[in-house]
Amino acid sequence: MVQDSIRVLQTQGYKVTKPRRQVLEILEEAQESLSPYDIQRLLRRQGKHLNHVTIYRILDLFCSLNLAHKLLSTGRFVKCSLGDKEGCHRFMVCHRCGTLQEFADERLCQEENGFARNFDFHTEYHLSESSGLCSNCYRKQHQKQENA
Amino acid sequence: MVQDSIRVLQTQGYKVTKPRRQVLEILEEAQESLSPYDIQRLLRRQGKHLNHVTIYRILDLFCSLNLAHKLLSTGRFVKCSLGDKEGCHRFMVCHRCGTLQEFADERLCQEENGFARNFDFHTEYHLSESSGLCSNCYRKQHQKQENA
DNA sequence: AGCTTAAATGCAACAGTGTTGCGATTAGGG
DNA sequence: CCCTAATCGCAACACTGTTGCATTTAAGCT
Ligand SMILES: [Mn+2]
Ligand SMILES: [Mn+2]
Ligand SMILES: [Zn+2]
Ligand SMILES: [Zn+2]
Repeated sequence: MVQDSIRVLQTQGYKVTKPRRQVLEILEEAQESLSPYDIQRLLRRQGKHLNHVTIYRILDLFCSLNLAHKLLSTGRFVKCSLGDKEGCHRFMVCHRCGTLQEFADERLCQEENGFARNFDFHTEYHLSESSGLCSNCYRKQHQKQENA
Repeated sequence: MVQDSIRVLQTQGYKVTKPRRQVLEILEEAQESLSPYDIQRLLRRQGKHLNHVTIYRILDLFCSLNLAHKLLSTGRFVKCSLGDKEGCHRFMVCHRCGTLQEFADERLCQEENGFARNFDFHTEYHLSESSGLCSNCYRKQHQKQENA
């Protein structure tokens, strides 16, 4: 996974530096999305010290290469799980535990584009995040209500 | 339009204050979305001085009453144009002039929910903004390319 | 393995954004 | 015209994000 991203960096002519590796690894490990300062704190706990400016610049680069995404709803970052290809990447985010699923669906895009045409709007890309509960958190929530 | 919002404030037991009126009017006039500090600057040009803390608190209130929305992509605010009812409100934002259309579409929601169920995800609400060109800006862009 | 150098990082300083507590003001009911 | 809870303004602060420039480093080349 991290290897794939490293290969993208290389083939695009970017250096594979220690800070870039470290940010990749942190994003890979994380179950939830991370803010730039979250990343700095997590790395510091591992004895790795990165300047926040560096983290910002690395995240910018990763996003431009589609190795990571900046979530709209929170501004936090996640590692892309669909590869670095172009296209519309959508998210389902659990608002309880923060875990998320990335997916792409051509039909949804078609539908949205069709709707937009009615308004004479020329869509270039879709930004889409659904908020809700993952199966785990839904089950927990449900059990609580039964016991209450 | 502003009148409708004022009525919502009254029926919900909130005071109709001068700052709240002023923010409502600015949002109503604006063609594009506004940041809290944009609102402060615009009002100041009209000789109206609001503390930024006040503006933040007013925008929080308006959003909680569905009188305004905070755009995901920019964090800027727009007046809701579909009334204060619950439901999924989507946007088409022109990335050139900033104007936007708000809309709601039950079929899109159904489709997204159906997709989520396959992942055992329980959707509570959709966050959706399409980015592209409005008809005006599309025409301008097109003409430019012809002349070039 | 040691040079070389463009690319990347670190640092300092700063600007912008957003939050909290508390005292002063005000809308709106009696 | 009072009264008072709701709202606002102010001060102080924390967090987030940006820029310019000096220093370090990855990686290509001997
Ligand atoms: Mn992706
Ligand atoms: Mn709305
Ligand atoms: Zn969850
Ligand atoms: Zn436009």
